[in-house]
Amino acid sequence: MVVDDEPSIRDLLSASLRFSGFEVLTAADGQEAVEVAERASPDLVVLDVMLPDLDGFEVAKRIGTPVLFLTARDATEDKIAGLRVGDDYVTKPFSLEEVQARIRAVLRRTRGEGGPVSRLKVADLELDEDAREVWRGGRQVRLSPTEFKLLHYFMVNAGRVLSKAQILDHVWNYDFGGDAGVVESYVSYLRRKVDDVEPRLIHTLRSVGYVLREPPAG
Amino acid sequence: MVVDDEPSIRDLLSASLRFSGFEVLTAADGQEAVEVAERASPDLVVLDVMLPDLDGFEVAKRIGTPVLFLTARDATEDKIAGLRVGDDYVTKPFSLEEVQARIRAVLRRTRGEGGPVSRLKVADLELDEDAREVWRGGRQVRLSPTEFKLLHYFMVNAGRVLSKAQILDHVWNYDFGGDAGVVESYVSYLRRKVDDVEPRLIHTLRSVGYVLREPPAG
DNA sequence: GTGAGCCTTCAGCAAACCCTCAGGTGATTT
DNA sequence: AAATCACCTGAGGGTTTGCTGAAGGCTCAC
Repeated sequence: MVVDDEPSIRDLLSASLRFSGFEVLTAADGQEAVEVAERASPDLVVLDVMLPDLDGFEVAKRIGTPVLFLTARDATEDKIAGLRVGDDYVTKPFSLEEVQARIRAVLRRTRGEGGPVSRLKVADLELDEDAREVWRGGRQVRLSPTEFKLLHYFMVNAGRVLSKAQILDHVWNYDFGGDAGVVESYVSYLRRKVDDVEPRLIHTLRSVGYVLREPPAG
Repeated sequence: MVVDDEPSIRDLLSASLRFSGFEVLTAADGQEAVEVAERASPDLVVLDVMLPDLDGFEVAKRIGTPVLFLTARDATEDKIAGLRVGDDYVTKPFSLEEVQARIRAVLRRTRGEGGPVSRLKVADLELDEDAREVWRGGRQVRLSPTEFKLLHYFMVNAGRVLSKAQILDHVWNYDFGGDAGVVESYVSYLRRKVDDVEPRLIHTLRSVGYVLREPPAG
């Protein structure tokens, strides 16, 4: 369930999550959130801390499900420190990659360990979501936060062609105003750090986008 | 549904789409688009971003269907960053091939995966629309964007004779000013890259056009 | 405050690509 | 047989696109 009073944020999140295969309910304020949660008992609630009626933490107390809080970047740290075990938070403005990563992490912790694995693998390239660690051919590689998110997005969509606009939409914050040149820079960084050996995994499709995939035998 | 204030664009698109078997409604501005969409609930809307009354993104928000945006090549890199998941865009001036390819891609993503396959096959020549990969007899071939569009047009119309004018109209941008000589050049490129082995698939019909087809066994 | 790492922009360079053109080839007409 | 026509293809130039090093500004830890 997605709870936010801004329709644009609500739509952005629910569309993105539905596209990834989640069933999504929405609510626009705390009152509605509590009602919907009682009727439908969702697995997880994405919850804006700032709501017009009730405080987000108040809503969390009344519904018994795990929560991913959305909070302004400058919000007071002490409140966040009061998170219940199992909950988590991301700051606005966020990137879709980040929200989805946190959601999966919360669900993994909540439902026993039998959940989806947190380790992605393409050829001899491996990425551990929980540990935030990356290996290429046995060698560990250090990545910056953005590099990590980008590589994660590539690996989740391995074999699929991704346009620069698509990458921008998912990996960068939704309010990012710049142009797609950043994506080129970061692909360049990633190539240097994790794709400097054969077989090359990140391929450029001129005027179309990029793909991460193992080159076919042909 | 096709929404554009320029009648020439509207007619070009709707005629092309009807010919391909789609049912097409049109609207000339945002107001009309919203009304028609509510009454008829189309599967997809091809929507110009620049409309006389409402902004294209505003229209998209009010109608619940997937959207393929039409946008000018220069402006808007940042605005496009606000695309909803599942939507897509093409820049003006476009080619009909490109618009149709994007439409099919959006529809494929939107209605479950059970949609039409994205893999075309003629003899031992194969083309994957999603992965943008082309194979001839097990051997992968790299094509430039225009080469790819041309081959795709040939394969969709396999067995049908295509005149150079027809090819120009579908594969090249609608504002292309040059003559049909380009088509000859690109057919030549294609032959070298994907038709350099028996059986030959691309055949010239002197003063008529070209066909892609497997020669009859006799 | 200072420094390190990080994010973003920019510009110069390199490669790929698109289109034109002209000479050549083979078929068709005169 | 000669002339004509349609087409093929190699070469070349102008343009677009992408890569990468460098620089500036920002944040955060110390």
